[in-house]
Amino acid sequence: MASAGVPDSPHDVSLIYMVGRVNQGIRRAMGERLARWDLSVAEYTTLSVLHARPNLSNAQLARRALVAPQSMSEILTRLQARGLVKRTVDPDHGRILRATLTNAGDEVLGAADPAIAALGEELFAGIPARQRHAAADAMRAAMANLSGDGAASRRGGR
Amino acid sequence: MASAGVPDSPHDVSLIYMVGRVNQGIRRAMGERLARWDLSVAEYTTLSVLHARPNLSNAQLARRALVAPQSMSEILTRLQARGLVKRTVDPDHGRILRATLTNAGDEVLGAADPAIAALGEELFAGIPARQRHAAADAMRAAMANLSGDGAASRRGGR
DNA sequence: CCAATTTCAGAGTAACTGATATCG
DNA sequence: CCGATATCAGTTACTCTGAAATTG
Repeated sequence: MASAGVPDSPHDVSLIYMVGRVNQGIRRAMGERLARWDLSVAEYTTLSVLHARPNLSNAQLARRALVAPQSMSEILTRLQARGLVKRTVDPDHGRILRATLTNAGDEVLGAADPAIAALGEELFAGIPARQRHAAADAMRAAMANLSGDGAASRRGGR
Repeated sequence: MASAGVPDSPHDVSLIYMVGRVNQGIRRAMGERLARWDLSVAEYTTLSVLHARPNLSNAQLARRALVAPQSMSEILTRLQARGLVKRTVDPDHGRILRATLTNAGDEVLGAADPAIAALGEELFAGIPARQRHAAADAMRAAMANLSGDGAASRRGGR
């Protein structure tokens, strides 16, 4: 039994652990699929966010992703250097740089999206859309709680 | 307006993204609370797993956590050096080392557990049980699917 | 002067790939 | 010899802290 290939059966593990483990696995799986376009998970996520909400500043993106502004700055710098993102000075505030996808960025995102969507299908196969929605709501609420009291407040969030 | 405390309102972000973001926040919050015992998130999780399922090998723990065996080996080595984990040779297989918590490991885990449980309460406060359940189901499904075809198989199955 | 934004510089953590040795 | 386990060694990726410059 020691040498068997079957790992172990998860049973009563709490939600807070599972998020961590699943994230580890997702990171792996996404990384493999995104390698084809030389995108890291953080880069792909940033492109995706900018597609849905253009003209966000570096600081806004950082708060949204729950990371330090320095980390997001590096991601944006690289995306900009590759020509996937364009940054323009805010007309009302010369210090703020608003980021948007370039045409190239849109193309890359459009090419990678199906691969990631397929991964989502594989991962959550067998789970009805209604439950997925409920799960996403729970995650959203957890993020709101985290943004409020814990981490972001120290970095300038409130 | 860019300086307001409220970041942005997330709307249609998919479940696969939310896991990553929530994990980022959880990692932060857990790290802060575990610092008191000089435990990393991975270390605490490993202790917790060993409490529930003693006598697992390094390879089994790695598969369970969806990480490479090398990564888990480093975690175990450090936990063992600190006297929180004890490893004994498997009677049936001289190469396999079975890990268990020491008394000290049990104590540290028992001390840290309430802090993490409290975090879980904060995170999911105000979230209906139905949504929590849906989230737990989704995570369980994802974990099972990730263990099967994605990451682990390449590390031990090919 | 202060608050927010951006970014440079350096450091640290945590994960990985590759290679080696042991065991059944 | 092969498959599984464990681990040493080197590397890469990612995020952080600290400090500085700019803007309103």
